[in-house]
Amino acid sequence: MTRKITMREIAKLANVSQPTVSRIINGNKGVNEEIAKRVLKVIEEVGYVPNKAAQTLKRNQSNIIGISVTEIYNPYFVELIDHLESEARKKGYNIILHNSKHNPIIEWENIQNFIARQIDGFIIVPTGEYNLQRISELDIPAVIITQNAKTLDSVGLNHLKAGMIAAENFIHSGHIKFGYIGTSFDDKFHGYESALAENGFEFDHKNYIQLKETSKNNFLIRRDIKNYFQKVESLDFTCVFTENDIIAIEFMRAAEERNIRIPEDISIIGFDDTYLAKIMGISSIHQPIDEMVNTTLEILLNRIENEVSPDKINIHLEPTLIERKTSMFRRK
Amino acid sequence: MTRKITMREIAKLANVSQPTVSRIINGNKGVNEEIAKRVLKVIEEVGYVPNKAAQTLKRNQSNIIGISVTEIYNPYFVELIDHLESEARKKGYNIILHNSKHNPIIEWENIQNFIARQIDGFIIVPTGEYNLQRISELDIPAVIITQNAKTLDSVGLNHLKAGMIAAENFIHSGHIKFGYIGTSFDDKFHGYESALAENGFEFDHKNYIQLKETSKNNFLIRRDIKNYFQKVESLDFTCVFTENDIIAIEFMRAAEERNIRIPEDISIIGFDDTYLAKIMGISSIHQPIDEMVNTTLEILLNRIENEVSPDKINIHLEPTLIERKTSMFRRK
DNA sequence: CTGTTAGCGCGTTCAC
DNA sequence: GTGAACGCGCTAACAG
Repeated sequence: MTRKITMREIAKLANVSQPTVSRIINGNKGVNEEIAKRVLKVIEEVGYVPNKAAQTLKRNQSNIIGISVTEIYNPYFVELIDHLESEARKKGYNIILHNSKHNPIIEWENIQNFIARQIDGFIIVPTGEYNLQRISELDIPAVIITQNAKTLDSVGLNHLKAGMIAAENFIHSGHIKFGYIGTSFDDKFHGYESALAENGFEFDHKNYIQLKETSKNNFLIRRDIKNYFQKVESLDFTCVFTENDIIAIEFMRAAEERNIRIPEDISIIGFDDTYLAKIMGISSIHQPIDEMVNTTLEILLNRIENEVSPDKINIHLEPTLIERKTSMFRRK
Repeated sequence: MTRKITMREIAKLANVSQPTVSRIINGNKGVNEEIAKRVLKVIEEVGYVPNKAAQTLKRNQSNIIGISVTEIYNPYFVELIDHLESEARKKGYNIILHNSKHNPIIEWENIQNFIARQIDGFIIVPTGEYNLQRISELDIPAVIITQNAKTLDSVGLNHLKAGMIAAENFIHSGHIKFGYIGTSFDDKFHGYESALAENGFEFDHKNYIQLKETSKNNFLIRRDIKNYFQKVESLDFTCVFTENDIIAIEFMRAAEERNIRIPEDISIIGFDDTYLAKIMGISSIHQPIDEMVNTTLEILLNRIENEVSPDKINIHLEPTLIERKTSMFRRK
């Protein structure tokens, strides 16, 4: 492995000093055009590429953004990552991606590694509350994405509203018995429940299909749903809102095996509006990914590049319902 | 933003010299235990993390591996990335992920950036032949994954065999008219075609549904399939092998709209055995991802860490068929 | 407009 | 066993 070429060697080849090469590369004005051309030619010829580790050390700035997500098997996060990488790249930043696997300990390791790598800031889909306090004490720009938190900058969705939209859609379609599938009693569920209440319906908790794990593993989801089916014998709801699209699909599959027709017997609304929902024709609550990504990066880069007010920024984006086949059925 | 703490400051706080701190952190023997404890305590207290940019500069080694993939909307690549990140992490390496979006120009930019970031080596799902020559002249360890190339180390699949397996399965199920859906006439197709020929069947090229784009965009796939349906009026095959699982799903969806029953009217075998295939009950050719990732990393790390023979290593892994509902139908 | 000098944070001699 | 001195490749301050 031959050693990598340095700026000093470029300088020697072009008969100039090394700082002159630096000035040319960084587009600093006040360099003789002839010399600049000569140097750029040499750079081109030998395929020289500046060492960003050295730049990082010197500039005290890496142009790297860390991203930690809780999983990547949910296509929603894939889309998020893809947009983040594209947008960050446009603004001159690279991404270091880490997966916390829903584990706060790994999450903290990820953050330590971000710091070691001199990232300029990071974006995180948190595993929970566990590390938020430590993060806010870190003195490094950080933005939470997909969720909200008061002690940190965050760009999330109005999850309460999302639940309400689902509930209202079901009500308008004439449903009177409602189901829910998820892992926790979060805002999405509370919005669902409260919108039902406001319209004079009570959510019956026996119609909450409680999952043990989140979408990490389809088989666990399916198993939990099947267990529920066996336990209750017959379902006491005609519509169901699910915590994400993967769960919606698994419910569809399980229902199919029981000869339950979708949407005639049971209507479904999923969450995230991933391409899974598009492929399968599942109605789903859409999160505005573009807006979420752009807003998040804007906040982060502002924190990085400017002195900004210390007040935390918390953005709640608006969900919308994308109607597809699984909820296109009107009960009389 | 308070400045980051350095080794020198740790040294001062612990009343030792900076090199001593360095020795302790790097586990170099020959340091007084008392002092080591004292220093580690200080490190712990102030939350000091060594600056990897400086380490990279000094050691001429970053412990970063670059990964460039052509897309991430195919879950197969997501799985690949996830495994690569996990395994690399276990061995002390971080990942910088780039998406070439099937564009050789972006691919080359990605590689330039890898070099600038001082990656120790990189792994690439190439966009095609375009950059392979330049990569092999690069003097940086690189391994191609999912495909094979003679001029570079590579870990791919025996795609010929994959096509043959699909063909043989269809033949054994009594099919005599065969379809294929894909973007190109690659080894997978050639294996399919040749296995048919060996068994006395000829692949009729009008049964090749040619797609313009690859799985980047489901809508384009669906559009191409629908166009084909309109063009031919009725399908002249009873089984079809698809270039990947996404295409298989889109075919299923399009078939459904035409009231074509799967697998009674048409059997399907997909490719990649992603969770999409699992969810949808689609038979699919499985690629051994674990083995692929482990082998790739092993080769790459060997190139990075040892002096190894300059002979290129080309591994062809064996595909296997995972049978699910879409091919579980025997024609008489 | 260009070159000389210094130093970012770390690891590695080499004396002591 | 420990510290002083140096340099990795680069940018920035200052001279000329």
